[in-house]
Amino acid sequence: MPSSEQPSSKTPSSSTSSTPSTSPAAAPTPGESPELIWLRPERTGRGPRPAHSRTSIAAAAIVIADAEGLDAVSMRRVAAALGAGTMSLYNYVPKKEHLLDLMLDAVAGEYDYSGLTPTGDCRADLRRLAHEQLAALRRHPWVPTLVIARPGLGPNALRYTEHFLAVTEPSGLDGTARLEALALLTGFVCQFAQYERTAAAGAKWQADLAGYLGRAAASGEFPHLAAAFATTGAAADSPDAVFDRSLDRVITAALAPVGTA
Amino acid sequence: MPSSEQPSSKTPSSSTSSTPSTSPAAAPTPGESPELIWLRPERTGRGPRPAHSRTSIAAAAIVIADAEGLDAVSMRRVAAALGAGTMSLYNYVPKKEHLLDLMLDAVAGEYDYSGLTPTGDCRADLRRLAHEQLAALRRHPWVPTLVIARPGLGPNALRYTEHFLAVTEPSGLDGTARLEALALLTGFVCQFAQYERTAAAGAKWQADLAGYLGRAAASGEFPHLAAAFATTGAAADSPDAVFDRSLDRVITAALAPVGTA
DNA sequence: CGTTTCTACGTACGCTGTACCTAGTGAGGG
DNA sequence: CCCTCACTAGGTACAGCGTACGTAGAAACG
Repeated sequence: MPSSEQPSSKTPSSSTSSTPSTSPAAAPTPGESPELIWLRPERTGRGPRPAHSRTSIAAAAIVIADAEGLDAVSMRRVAAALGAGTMSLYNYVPKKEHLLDLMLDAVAGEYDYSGLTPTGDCRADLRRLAHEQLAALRRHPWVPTLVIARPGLGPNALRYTEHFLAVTEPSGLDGTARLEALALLTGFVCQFAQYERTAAAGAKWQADLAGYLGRAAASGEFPHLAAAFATTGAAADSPDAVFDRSLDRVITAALAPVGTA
Repeated sequence: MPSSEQPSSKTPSSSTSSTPSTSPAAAPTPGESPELIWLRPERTGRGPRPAHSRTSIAAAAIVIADAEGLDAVSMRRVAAALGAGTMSLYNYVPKKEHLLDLMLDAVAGEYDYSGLTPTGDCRADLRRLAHEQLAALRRHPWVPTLVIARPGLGPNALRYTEHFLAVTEPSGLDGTARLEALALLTGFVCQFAQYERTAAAGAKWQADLAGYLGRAAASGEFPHLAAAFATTGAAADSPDAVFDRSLDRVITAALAPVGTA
């Protein structure tokens, strides 16, 4: 909802793999039209062939979001990018929310699990997975905002979940604990990416904040905060160092056996 | 951005304390108009007395957001709720984003630290703080969506930070590590609240999702996921149990000494 | 060869944030 | 004292949003 977008780098590996045939959807619409777009069949087979696809629509929307931020993603903009009339989009996507779902799942489809499949070392696998995830979020800085609002779980997200469960199998935790671990870890990565994003957003904002915090610290009302800033101010670790440090902690927390605190 | 709002319980302890005098803002506008609303003085002293205040505006907006969701918070709605003209709001708030900032900080002002001040037991203090936070987020389900988009740091958020730093002082961690711990913990609580919210959102959605996951599991494409659901399906722990369980892990991770993984 | 069902898309409505402009008010300086 | 000028309140207007609805035409099925 807020603006303050930086252009961000173009998506280099925008493969957006979609597995068109094997996705677990495609039931013939049970009762009414389902709320989840993944339960709506993409094609029913009758009439003229559609000129576009969910995948291409999501890709177009992602290009816009990467370049100009989420606010720039409007039905009109996406339709125009596809060379289609605005209302034609509604033949593919019942509501804009569903377009956002498609975008999120397309990003989830960018992961390449081939480089990080088996090894028995749970921690190392998770570390690599988290780094892959962080890279994706850096490519698409609008994802954290969206993913916290909509749990999603499209076919590509399912594949991600499956991979996570496979990787954490040697941990000895049961399914529930491992799903909670997944939530913990992806939440952390999203949060970190978001932090990075706002940190890099604008020099003005940054300067204003620094001034504000400085004045707050100087007011004497916040002694601990002042102390913390006194020790921090000079250092300013590299983002990746901070990420790795916290990531290790989060992995530890996520993999801790249930009884342990 | 998405709809799917449940009414949620009305805010019972909507004190919205604001500390009107001692806030660390009120510098006479350095160069241009600052991006942070906390750096803009609320009153300059000249002209007629304003009919409203930032606090009352934020309170009105919060009532709307609690009752009808974030989407219902429009400048027109808030102004109408205050009995003011729409454009009059812009005398108090330069942009809508800043109204959202005010709302967030007002929620941060609901915490009552009197019941949870000193004890040397870091873990217990953090546990209580997290529970207080979760309660606030349950009262105001729109907060997580907002807080991930805007780091905020208004005067009440500063007070919260100060309290957190005070509570974690006996941990022996330095300021940086404790601020990272803060981010980790509040991120977790927000994420959990958000999860709870979408879980409670709609039976239809829930049913659709269950059906979808069931079909996914049955497809044989996701063996680990199927296994996880087989073990989980029956149990379904109480939300608070899940929260406490994960909370303990997160606290452990947050307080782990730096070198440790 | 209908008939039926889909696709494409223009128009229109109610809503949004907010730029700009007009009045009026009340404290401060002369 | 009054004048002045910074401030407040609020109306009007505009571009843009999501999307309901309706029309026109094309492709597949019986």
